Amino acid sequence: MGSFINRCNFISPLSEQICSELQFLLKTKVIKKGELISKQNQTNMSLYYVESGLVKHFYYRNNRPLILQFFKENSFFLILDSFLSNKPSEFMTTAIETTRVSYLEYQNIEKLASKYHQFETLYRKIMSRATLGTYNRFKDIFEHDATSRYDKFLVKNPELMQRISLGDLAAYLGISQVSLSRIRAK
Amino acid sequence: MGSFINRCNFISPLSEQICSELQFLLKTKVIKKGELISKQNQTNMSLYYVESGLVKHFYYRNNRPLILQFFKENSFFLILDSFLSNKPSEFMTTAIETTRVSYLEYQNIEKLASKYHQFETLYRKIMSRATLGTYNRFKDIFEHDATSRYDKFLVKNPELMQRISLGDLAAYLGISQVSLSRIRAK
DNA sequence: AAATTGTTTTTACAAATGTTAAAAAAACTT
DNA sequence: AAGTTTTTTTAACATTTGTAAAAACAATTT
Repeated sequence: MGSFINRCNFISPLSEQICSELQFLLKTKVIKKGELISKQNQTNMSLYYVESGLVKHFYYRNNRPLILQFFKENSFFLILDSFLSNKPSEFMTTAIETTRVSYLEYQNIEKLASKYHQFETLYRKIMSRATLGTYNRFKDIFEHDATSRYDKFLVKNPELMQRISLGDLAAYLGISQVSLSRIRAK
Repeated sequence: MGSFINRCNFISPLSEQICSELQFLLKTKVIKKGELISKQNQTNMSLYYVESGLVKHFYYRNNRPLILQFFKENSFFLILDSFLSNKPSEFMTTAIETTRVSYLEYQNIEKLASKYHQFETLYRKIMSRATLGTYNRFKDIFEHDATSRYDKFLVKNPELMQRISLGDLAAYLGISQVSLSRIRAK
């Protein structure tokens, strides 16, 4: 069984029946390094799971890139603004490394959720996690200065440090690359 | 019929049957200016509606108050971190003005949601709105400097300017009160 | 190896924000 | 009204972050 389904089961148990139906509805896609998974102004309501690789969810503001979130292997992600409002997204998602994703399209999420109570519970939990993720991201930016944001990132994601460029890390921390370089110099 | 229910109907239509059952389950509370609606470390899973008044949702970090959000009359709010994780909240909620709230306790939300599909839809929409609110709050902090955050607040919430102290506004914008005073001086 | 391109660091200066303390203004109490 | 308390502004200085340009370093191509 694929790790999308394993991960689902870990979050909230699903019957054999649901698993096999889910397996049938899941699609897979490989995105080469540098290519887009989801474009700006695209209405994207799929639930993605990173089987392998690394993606960034980002946009531009005043010609500077700002990264909302990184998603590495074994993570769910979705284009939250589009998903919740059923509108085109302001953001884009691109592969930092060549990435394999499994994904479930919205109509199939709805289908499974209305058919199976267990799936609806899973769905709700995944949405809660996404919301709490946004909440934590907000708090991090709101209450800490750049230096402590950097220090925290280092402790929490040591393995990502080898996989992310400093430019991307600066765009995630919300500071200029020069400023990040200065912080590191200490 | 109370404005809690009117507001629900505006967001997503409810049958007469649901409305009267909801009416029956709703509770009301008056919180005097300065008093707490929800304490830190309290597990609070009610859905609140501000009938009249104004509240702030906030916490302290390094002895400085930080305000996550204001909620004025005709707004839903919930203690999102507690609600989604079923754990004690890091935050507290207090009345800036004497406030009347209607609220629906979690077990009753669940009850209505599992009994009525229309209510489940409403519930989902309210949660989506809360999540999008957090998203917008994050973006505001992430991409704009303090001056433009202040300018935007002014345009978007002119009537609140008369009701909120500068200290509270600074705590909302994430800057010191001195810094806010400087911004205003321009 | 040399040339090219991309990434990271350094330098120098400007702008924004924090901190502390004091002054001024406004709101509240007696 | 006078006194008291709270809120807001101002001043002076320190720290953080931004910007632009150059230098150093690393990776890639020819």
